[in-house]
Amino acid sequence: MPTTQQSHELPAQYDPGQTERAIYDRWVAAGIFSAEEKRSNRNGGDRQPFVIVMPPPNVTAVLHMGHGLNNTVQDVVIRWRRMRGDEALWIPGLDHAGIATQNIIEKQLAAEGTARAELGREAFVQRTADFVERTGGEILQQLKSIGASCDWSRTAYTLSPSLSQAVREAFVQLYERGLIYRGHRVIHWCPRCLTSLSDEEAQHSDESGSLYHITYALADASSVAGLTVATTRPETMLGDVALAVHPDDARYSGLVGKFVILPISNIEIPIIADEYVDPSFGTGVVKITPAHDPNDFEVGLRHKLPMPIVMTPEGAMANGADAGGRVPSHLVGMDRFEARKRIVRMLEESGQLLRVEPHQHAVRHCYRCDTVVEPRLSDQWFVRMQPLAKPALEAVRNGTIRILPERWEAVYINWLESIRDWNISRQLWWGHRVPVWYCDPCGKTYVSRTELSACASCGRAVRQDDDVLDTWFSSWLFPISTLGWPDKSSAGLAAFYPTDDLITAPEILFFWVARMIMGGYAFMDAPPFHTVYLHGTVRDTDHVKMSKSLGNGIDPLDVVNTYGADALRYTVIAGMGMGADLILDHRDLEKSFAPGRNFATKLWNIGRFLLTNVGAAPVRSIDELSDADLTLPDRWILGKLGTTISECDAALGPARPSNGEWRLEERYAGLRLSEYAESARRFVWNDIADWYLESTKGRIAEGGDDGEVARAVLTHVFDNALRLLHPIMPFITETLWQRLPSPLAAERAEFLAVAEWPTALPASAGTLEAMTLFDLVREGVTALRQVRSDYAIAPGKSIEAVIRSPRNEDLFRTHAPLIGRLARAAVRTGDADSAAGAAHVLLSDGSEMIVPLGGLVDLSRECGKLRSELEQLETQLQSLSKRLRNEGFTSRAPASVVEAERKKEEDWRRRREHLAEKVKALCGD
RNA sequence: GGGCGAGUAGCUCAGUUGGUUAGAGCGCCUGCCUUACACGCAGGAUGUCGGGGGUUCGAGUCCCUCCUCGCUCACCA
Repeated sequence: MPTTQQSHELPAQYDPGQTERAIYDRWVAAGIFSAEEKRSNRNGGDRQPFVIVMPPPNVTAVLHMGHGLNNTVQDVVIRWRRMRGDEALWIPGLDHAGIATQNIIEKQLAAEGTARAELGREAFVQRTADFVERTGGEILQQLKSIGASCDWSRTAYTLSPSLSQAVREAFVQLYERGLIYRGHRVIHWCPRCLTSLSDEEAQHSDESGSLYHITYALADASSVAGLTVATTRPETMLGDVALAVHPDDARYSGLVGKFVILPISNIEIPIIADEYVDPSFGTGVVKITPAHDPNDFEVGLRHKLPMPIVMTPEGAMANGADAGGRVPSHLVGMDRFEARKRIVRMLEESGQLLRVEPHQHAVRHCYRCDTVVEPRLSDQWFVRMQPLAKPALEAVRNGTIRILPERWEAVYINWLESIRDWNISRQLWWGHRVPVWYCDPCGKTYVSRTELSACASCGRAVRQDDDVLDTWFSSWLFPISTLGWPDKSSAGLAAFYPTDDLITAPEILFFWVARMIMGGYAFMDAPPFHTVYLHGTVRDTDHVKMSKSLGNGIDPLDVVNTYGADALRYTVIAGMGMGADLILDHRDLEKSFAPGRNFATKLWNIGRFLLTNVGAAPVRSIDELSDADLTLPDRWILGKLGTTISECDAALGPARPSNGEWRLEERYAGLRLSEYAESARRFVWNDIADWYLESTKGRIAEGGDDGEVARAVLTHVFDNALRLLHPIMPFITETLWQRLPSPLAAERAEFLAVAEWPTALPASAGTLEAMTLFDLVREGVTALRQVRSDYAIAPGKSIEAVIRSPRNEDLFRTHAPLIGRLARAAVRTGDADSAAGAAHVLLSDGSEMIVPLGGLVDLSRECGKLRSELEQLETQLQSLSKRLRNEGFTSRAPASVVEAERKKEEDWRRRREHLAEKVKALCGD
């Protein structure tokens, strides 16, 4: 019965802005997002830990839609596990993002007419830290506003003292194990950022350039006029120290050991033989520029060639180390691309430019500023990767770690198999300083956990390495450093390491994910997580990746403010298939987020119906109701609830491997969040709202015992629906759940966020039957509605209908009032003499018509089809069973085949039972 | 160039080991302000499942081939 309590009235319109903030604060105040070490069953507690470490957003800027997606996915998973009773821990964090952040501040300084050199290192770092403090704070607020249920007491920052200590410890340990070394070689150099880059940070993109064919004249008079080489980078020729040919190349065998004259520089360089040269490509002659090309560097090493550097760090031509006077004065100081043009012109004039042809090739660019990277000889620190990669490779191969979607596992394995050493030193100011000190006078090098000031052998002052570490050198420790490493006996590591899921975008699979796995094994002898879930990228309707700089971005806060966090979350989860990109229209937020907004409104209105019609008075517990109390719609919706719970559970999947390693049958199951969202949505909208709720209106209005049953069942199924939806739409579900007239109000959890996840009860035969029968009722209603629509019967006009059904006369007679209500018709059941179904509709003006009712009433045909299907299945099953009983088959066929056949048999049996059940319910035999 | 993936309704995508009539959301058409909801309700239309070939009683699903996109890696100057 409707309640008189005004406190339970809901406003007609859901206003997320008014409710979300307040609910979030209450959750935090209640401490439900905080995980405790002592509750973990690895640490004496009674709960299974479930841990997610957040990919720490870069502090360069506030969050964009990609972060919205990433953090929503993580929050859905962590809230699901929290409701399942796990000790759920989601560790939030921020990444100092070395090179990216430094770029931002440099741009600011440039706009102010100054530069970092003028500011000095200390002031620059301070200024950057101030910037980071502001942005970082804003990012954390944004995460809260989308509902992220992180344990904020553990918020980590890669440049914090404790994480910095972990970084230093990792460096020293690897150095002591011989896995970090100082190398002199050609690395990728960004002439704009003025730092070296790792292979991953120098990203290929295809460009159309030119291939210049240049003739080098022989130094001595010879039968051959000269040798022709092809290059895409003529400016580097000033650093040439040799021409190389393949040792077996008959064309040039007589020339090896002779000299050519390097054009422009006019110096003699030798012709050498090296297997590196591919005689079938081009002219089979390669110019060797050891200081500006990694391959040429290797050749240079083999042949003990000089390695002249002909460019400044900024990419201007110059006579650097070993260059002598190779670069003529009129080229010195000229930018590399300008010099390229100039040199080409000079060669043209001297007749040494044979020809120029267009050339498609991949050019590496700096991943932060997109400047063309220049290979450059320099001293850097490297991590020896092969030993680290070995266990990381094995982990994915043997199923200790799975990567979803599955196809990324091959990409991961492919990359690790051919991994090269990792350049970790950066010539930047923003980051962890390399923990190495040099004593210049006595030439000693110290790698140290603690700050050093004096040389241990001579006592004089030492200087620390100027470089900082690659920002990913701190990120790769994140799962361990946030839990207490290097203190291996910390409570955090004991309770929560290894963690469970790592949820991120594929872009950082190599940068971060693979290295974390290596780091986990290197420092903890254990994988950091068992599941890597790679979700798609947020793109606009033209499939262009959203970004602020392209102007096609969406600010998640705009969405939260306009439509609510739940609308954002639902839209994102529902629209994202496994590993598929999420397409949103930045020009039309209304259209993009309508699915979530509309569904939230639907939930709200169901809530309003409940609170006004069911009221606030306690309802009977579902357990108190006996089978006899329940009407057909009751049993139907309870059955639907059961299948929905099962569907949601199946879509979410196993949370962890059942036995340490993923078994094949569970390995790629679960985390199908869009399927989970769709199941829950269908239940709420298409089952509860469209049918069940409508069916209860009359009963509730009438009151009495049956009214009480309807109140109880409706409340029960909606309560469960809110539980299922809470991980996706935490705010609105919490708001509504708090006001539900639950039977267990006194005993239940204070918050839906920590309420129990629903359990699917096994469907009884009665439930199954109810579901089939109610489907018939629904079909009857649909058929009558169709009549109304097809014959354009005005909505106000009532019609009379007679439903004839040979088999289910009782069913339709019993539910005639309900069918009538839902179809706005006066319904009675007719004579059972006709096998063909029909609605005999009488219009109020006296005319009448007989309308066939499609598949519903033509039971003979329907049953015939079902029976023949059943028969066929029966035959197939018999032959299959016979085959399986045949020893000749079971002993000779491969075990896997036999097993597959057994499984098939089981499936078919189940299908047969299902079908038989249906035939029985429908056809009555 | 190596490796991988995708092509299903106008759009974005589901479709589990081959098996009833290929689904959903959005969009579209028609009629409705029906006492929770027009951010809604009811009804409706729409697919050579990229092309071709094959295996099978049966193919969107398996095999071959071609076409078109995408991802990822890469030292062919």
